[in-house]
Amino acid sequence: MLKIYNTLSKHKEAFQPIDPNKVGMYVCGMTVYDYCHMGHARVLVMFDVITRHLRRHFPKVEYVRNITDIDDKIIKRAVENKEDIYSLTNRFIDAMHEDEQALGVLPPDVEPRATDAIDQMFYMIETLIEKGIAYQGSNGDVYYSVRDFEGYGKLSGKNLDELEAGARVDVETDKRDPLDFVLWKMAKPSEPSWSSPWGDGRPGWHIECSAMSCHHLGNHFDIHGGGMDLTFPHHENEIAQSEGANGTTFVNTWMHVGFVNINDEKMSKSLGNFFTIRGVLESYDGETLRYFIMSSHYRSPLNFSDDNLNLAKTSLTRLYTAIRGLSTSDAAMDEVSQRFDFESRFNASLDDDFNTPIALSILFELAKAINSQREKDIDQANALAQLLKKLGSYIGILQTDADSFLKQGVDLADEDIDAKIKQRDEAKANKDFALSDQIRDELTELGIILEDSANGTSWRRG
RNA sequence: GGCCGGAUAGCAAAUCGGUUAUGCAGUGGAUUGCAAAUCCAUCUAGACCAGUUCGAUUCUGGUUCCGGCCUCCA
Repeated sequence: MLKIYNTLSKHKEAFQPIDPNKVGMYVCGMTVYDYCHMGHARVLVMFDVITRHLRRHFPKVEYVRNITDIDDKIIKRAVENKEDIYSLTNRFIDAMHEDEQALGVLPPDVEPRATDAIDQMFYMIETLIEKGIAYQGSNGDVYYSVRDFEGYGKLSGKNLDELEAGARVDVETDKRDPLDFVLWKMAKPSEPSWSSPWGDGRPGWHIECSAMSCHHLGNHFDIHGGGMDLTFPHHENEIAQSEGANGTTFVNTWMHVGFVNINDEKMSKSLGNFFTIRGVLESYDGETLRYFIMSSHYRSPLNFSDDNLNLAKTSLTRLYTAIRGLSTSDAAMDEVSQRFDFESRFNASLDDDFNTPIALSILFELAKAINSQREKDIDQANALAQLLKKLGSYIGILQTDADSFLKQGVDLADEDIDAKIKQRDEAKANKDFALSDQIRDELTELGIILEDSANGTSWRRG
């Protein structure tokens, strides 16, 4: 039974989709004015793991992840770059897709853009005004009236009066209540705008996600996710908008992914302590990044450091080493999977609120079993290796050829390395161990590690 | 100030009211010409103080420290 922690109830709950045959999931995606950083990577990877697991449970999963391609930061950045907004956003959307691919993240089923959903936003804003929960200020901006939505604060555990006490005074706006938020914002002369019943302008951030999620998944759907920092105010406001307009429950399960930290502080644009995905990819491969992200539970903080990235790389090396050289024939795999409980325990760990650290620990137990069987029963070792690969596929790792993973990033050409190994073999045959050790040391210097076995010598990167 | 989280061995990271987490590193052994890889064994835990309990790292209360949200943020 799949259990998911729900931010709304603050408990793990048995997950039951509204329609037993179909799960609808919406995740807040990127605002595309810059390259994605490691925090984005965590959301991309974890919801990819979640989607892969949901797909094994339910016949159909509709995964929607939006793109915010219009907002203040985008406008500002376009002006700074003297670049057209669409050229800017398209550039960063392409970059995001490249990053996503490097991390082994499968594309969502639908990736709606805010600028394609303006009509749906009009409709929702209009409904809210009709219902008296939204109003137009004298400056033309349309606001949501938080006092007119009874459940405001139920997701984030905040209370309007307490928020009010600490609220900043926003002098420029025309809000009835300082906590009211903007649904439609009047455009300044040179800014991009859409004509609307309330004047030329652009949508507020929160309304986009309400409009896009309800449009694609209906007014009431199963899972809504995002980074933890979106809980308040973004997701709180989405609930207010969607439930206010539609008069029905918006989302059953709210999921929030924890932060990526640097020295125990949140990585963020505002703090300026962020690392872009593509920057990190210069030093570590995408699978290592993905492993690193999965090595802690999705709701815990994840500390970003070279030490931890190197640990991830070493861990993956161990798993690939176990698979290496074994055939991928799946003949006996099912039988082996029945006989051992690796697969059922692996699935159970993911069923328990997507506990990837436990799932990974089971892969290590499996690797140990493979290594132990290698000399004793090669057929069983093959079958177990196949099982390891299969379990890896469930979370998007171990799908590349073991040899290529273990040899990647070495400067010397394969032929040159093979020639050196041959030289060393000859020296060994002549019992010239001084020479053979010297050759091995030379290769070690170049980041190449030799491994002798009964079947000859193989190598991997250090 | 209000509202949330967290504190696990050298490092990373889970589970769990009583039994080996797991990985890296360390130590001893097997294997190897020597290594590497692998296997076997093994050392390091549960911030602090009370309480509940036959028994708590796990439950409850308090203390200390750290982090997050309350403004844009994944």
